[in-house]
Amino acid sequence: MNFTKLLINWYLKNKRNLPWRETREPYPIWLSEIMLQQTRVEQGVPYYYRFIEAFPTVFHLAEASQQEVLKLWQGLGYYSRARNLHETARYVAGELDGNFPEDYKGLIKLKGIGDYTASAIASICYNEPVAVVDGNVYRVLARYFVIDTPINTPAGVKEFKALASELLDIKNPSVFNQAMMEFGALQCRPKNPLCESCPLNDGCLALKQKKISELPIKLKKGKIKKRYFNYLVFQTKENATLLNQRTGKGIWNGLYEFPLIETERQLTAEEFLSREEVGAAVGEVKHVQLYNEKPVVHKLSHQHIYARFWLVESKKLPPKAISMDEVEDYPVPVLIQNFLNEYEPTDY
DNA sequence: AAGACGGGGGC
DNA sequence: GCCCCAGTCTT
Repeated sequence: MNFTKLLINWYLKNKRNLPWRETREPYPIWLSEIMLQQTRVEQGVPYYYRFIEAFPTVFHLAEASQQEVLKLWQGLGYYSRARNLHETARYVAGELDGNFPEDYKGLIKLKGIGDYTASAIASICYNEPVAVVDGNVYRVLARYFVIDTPINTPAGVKEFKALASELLDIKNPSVFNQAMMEFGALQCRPKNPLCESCPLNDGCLALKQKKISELPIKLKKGKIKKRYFNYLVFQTKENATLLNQRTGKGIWNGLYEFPLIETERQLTAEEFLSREEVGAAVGEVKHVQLYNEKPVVHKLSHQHIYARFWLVESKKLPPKAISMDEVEDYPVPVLIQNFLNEYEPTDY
């Protein structure tokens, strides 16, 4: 048997039961594919259930506010996905009568849908013969054929897409694509792949050449930055506080957080409190207290954030102040949510 | 072509 | 501590 035959046989016997595998409707498939971008299936599943329940159709999602969508997305990361999801839902509902484009060419024009997602939706929902190339596919192909072209270069992207397209079972692109990904996730895993029990081990060149652990090749990205965040947790005797929405291009765009003062290094309490910008920010206060002497280290893929929270007992807050109890309605970064989970407002 | 963009989990 | 995950968008 050839590669494709063996792969599909393996898939039909070993595939997981995943909620979005029970349908070929574009809305749930699209939703699941956006959620699974750079995200493990196990991490995405609970979010998928929550979204489908809150927004059963693309119209429900379109009618929601951005805050509702971001709140439901909270913790899943890469929040531009949620903003694009929402924008595309509004476009499909408003301009396309709720009908998604029915081919790769139309799908890839939508916000948040790139080559992978357009191929996935087109093949799964409409049986269009377009090959998906995700992290799993890179790994399976790089190993089976011993391809050492770095996968995160334009040349690599092109080469692997071409190879996947050649192998694609054009009679059954939906099953083939999902089989490639499932095989990469469960059998041809990044670490400790199950080569002994692998149905493709006969033809696997990397196994033959003992190069499994070296493939695929991926060029390293730049180093991580360190950042120092100081959050001002205002508190009045009426239990009001202040929250700001992040804007611009940086991390957590659209999410809310306490008023933030970022410094270029870790300051002592005296240094921090003597800064002009801090004085201007806290205004007329009774008391400022450092909540955590040891900064919380919040590690992201590309930066480490050292966060300290300053409790600011304030007499008066601007009109936009909200009740501490309302904070949970706002989408916040995990760093803030962790703080909220353990913080108990204290009496002075 | 290179960075930015989250958070969780494996080893 | 490093790598990876059903990638996309911006510069």
